[in-house]
Amino acid sequence: MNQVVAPPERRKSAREKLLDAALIVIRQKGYSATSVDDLCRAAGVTKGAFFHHFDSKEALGAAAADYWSQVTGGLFETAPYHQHDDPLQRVLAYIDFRRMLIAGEVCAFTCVAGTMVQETYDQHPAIRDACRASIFGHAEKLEPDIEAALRQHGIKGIAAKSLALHTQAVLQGAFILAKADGGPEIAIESVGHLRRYVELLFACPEAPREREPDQTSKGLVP
Amino acid sequence: MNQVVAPPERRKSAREKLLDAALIVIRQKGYSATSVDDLCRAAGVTKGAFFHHFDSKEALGAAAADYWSQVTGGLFETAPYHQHDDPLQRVLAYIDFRRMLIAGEVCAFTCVAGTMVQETYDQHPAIRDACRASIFGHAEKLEPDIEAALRQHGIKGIAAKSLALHTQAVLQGAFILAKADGGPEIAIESVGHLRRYVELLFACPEAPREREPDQTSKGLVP
DNA sequence: ACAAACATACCAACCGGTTGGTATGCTATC
DNA sequence: GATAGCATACCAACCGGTTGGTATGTTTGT
Repeated sequence: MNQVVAPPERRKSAREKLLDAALIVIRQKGYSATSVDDLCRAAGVTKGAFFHHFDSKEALGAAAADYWSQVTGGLFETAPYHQHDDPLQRVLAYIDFRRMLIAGEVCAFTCVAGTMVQETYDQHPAIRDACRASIFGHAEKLEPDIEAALRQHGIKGIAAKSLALHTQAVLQGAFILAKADGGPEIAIESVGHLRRYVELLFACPEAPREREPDQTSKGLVP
Repeated sequence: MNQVVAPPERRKSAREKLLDAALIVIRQKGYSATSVDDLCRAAGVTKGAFFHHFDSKEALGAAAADYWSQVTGGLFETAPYHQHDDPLQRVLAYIDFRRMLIAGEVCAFTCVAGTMVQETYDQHPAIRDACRASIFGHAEKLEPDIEAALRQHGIKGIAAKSLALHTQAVLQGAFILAKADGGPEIAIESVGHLRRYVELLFACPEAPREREPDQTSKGLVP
């Protein structure tokens, strides 16, 4: 037995170091402004290693979005908001959990997928698809709880999927306001409005039906 | 009087052509991926003209955000939603107006300021500030109507500014989902949720006070 | 005549990507 | 169980093209 502690705690591969670095650097600088050299420097690997593991910068972008899904997926699976017995309480606790995560430096709580898809939706379909999968996939995990809450309260005319995606829209928009404002306060308030919306939706008696938008009749803007 | 029709309809200056081009190209490709040559090509001017009017690419970015404020400001000033007598109806009609504007190709209805600030908030303070002014300035124009509606309905515990910014968060987030999804449908639905929130907020009897977030007590995630 | 508004030509630095090469380990064969 | 054969992981140097930016004209309006 000359191999002492062979594989049990081997050091990270260049691929994993690059993906970890990508989540940090891309959140700070965006996808386009992040060069391959930036990533290699942050990961402590060479460019040769980069192109050994990824066919192109675009491929790394898509892989980073998948990796982001994986990392955040683990975080939310083990999060405490699942513990509630009542489905509505689980939904509200999810929103509170998201609100609690918004703190400190902006680049620490924003979403890699939302950041990347904004820049790449028209130029890099592979990245856009991976970002879509990350955001929409996360939303889908909320659907069962929302669905159960809607049924339990007898609320008609609202789709669970639609409300789940709306929570993600509010979060993504809150991140943009936080970036513009240079701090998390506004974003936290916006998530507070989202919570109040869900509370009101389930508290108010009259079922809020779908309706046509007001056009203010005359003088349509071109 | 030898000047016949001197200035009334003179052709656009290179500066204006560049700003018009910037609004289009930056919405498609993002700020970082848009090169100075891209902008010059789209505007039909040379690089010499570019650097005659702008000290740097960053300066154009900031100017483009200001120009965006100006263009959209004109659109919303003359929009028909101001015609309602009731302040709450004006707010709801604004939301309907925004929802109506979300149609067709994604790059045609998204927000230049939201797109740019996402990429530049940490690298180009001048652009971030201009984008902040654009988004927050637009939100401020809603405050009087929201303020009047809140007072008229006797609603306490909600700041007009906070609700105004929340509408912008929903819109910005809706744009991101539209980019990820490749179409406007999800975004339109999300703005529908925003409308329902405002309706419920003003329709429900009990005043929705501020409250502390649920922590689900045990097992805080690091 | 004079300045502002543009065009042409050009540059050094940087970009994503490729090259030829090495170190290391797994595995099949004898 | 030694070793040939091969795949994986990684590296330093390099490549052609593009980048933001500049230096130097030329045109245009007054």
